[in-house]
Amino acid sequence: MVGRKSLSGDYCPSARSLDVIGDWWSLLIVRDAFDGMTRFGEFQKSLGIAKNILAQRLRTLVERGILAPVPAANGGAHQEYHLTEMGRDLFPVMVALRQWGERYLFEPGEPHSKLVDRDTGRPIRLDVRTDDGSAVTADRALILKVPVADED
Amino acid sequence: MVGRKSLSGDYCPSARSLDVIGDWWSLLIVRDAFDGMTRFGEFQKSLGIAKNILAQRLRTLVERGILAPVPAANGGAHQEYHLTEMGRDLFPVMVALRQWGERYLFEPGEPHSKLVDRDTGRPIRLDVRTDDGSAVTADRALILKVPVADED
DNA sequence: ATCAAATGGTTTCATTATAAAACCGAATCA
DNA sequence: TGATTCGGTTTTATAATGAAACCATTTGAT
Repeated sequence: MVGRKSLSGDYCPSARSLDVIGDWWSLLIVRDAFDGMTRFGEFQKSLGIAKNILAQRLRTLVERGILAPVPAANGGAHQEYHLTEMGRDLFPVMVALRQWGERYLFEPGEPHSKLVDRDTGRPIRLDVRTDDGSAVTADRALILKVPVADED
Repeated sequence: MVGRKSLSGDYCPSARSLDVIGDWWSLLIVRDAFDGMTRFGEFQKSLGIAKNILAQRLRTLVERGILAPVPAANGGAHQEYHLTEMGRDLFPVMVALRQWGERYLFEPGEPHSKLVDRDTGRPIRLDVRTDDGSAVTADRALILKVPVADED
């Protein structure tokens, strides 16, 4: 959408992800959706986004399978926007962004919203690990590029 | 930068994060930095970004403490851009984006780059958990809003 | 039933950001 | 010493965004 250069052909999954949700508004809309918002007006009020832009973003989020338009909730005639499974699976992305923001973008002692387990109340975090469970930092990671056939 | 409305006052850490790195190019530059790139020309070639835009983005990433300009590497007079600790701590965000992209943005069997532990070769993943180690899905999460003092 | 207001957009237009290209000084390279 | 690359900046064209006006359909109140 905003991207001039489409990264959809890139072999780096991060790049493809950013191609789909890397624009300014999409992840904010998704965040609000995780927060329970479903309606046009809710998003619009929450984000202060222009209505035409919101309409466009909702459209592309639906096109891309992250949101689904569901006919009604309470019998009303309006439409709602719900996260699909694909959309819900952005949860770790949101948590990662949250965790980074908590650490670097708040003054010590400055209040911020917190993410907890609904049942136990325990704080929710995320960690990068290998499949045997050991924690991994960035410097221990290595990206294996996909072997290039014969193009330059 | 791109954001008309600054989310820097928002009490949601995700929103503040997106305010800082939520624009189209910043995370792609960070991805390349994780990939070992340090020089203007490397980023420019890799991303196909216009040079003026790249210069601007590098400037704001430095301003915001995500990249640091380091004088030289091999004695040369040129400048390099290195991830700061703050920048390296975006690693989980990159992994989360990668993981989501792998699942939803590639055809079955389509090749993509892989992230592995440099030493053991084991694949790197990330999971959302509570502090007692139990995995958490989005539907089990609850956002505790910061108590509002008296403003509307 | 009726009128007013809210909802969920679309359209139009002004403003802003982006991209492309030209340009430029300093450093490398031959 | 001359040509080329590097790391940008400036200028200009184009594309995206934001604000406001507008509109059809619902919803709510009388």
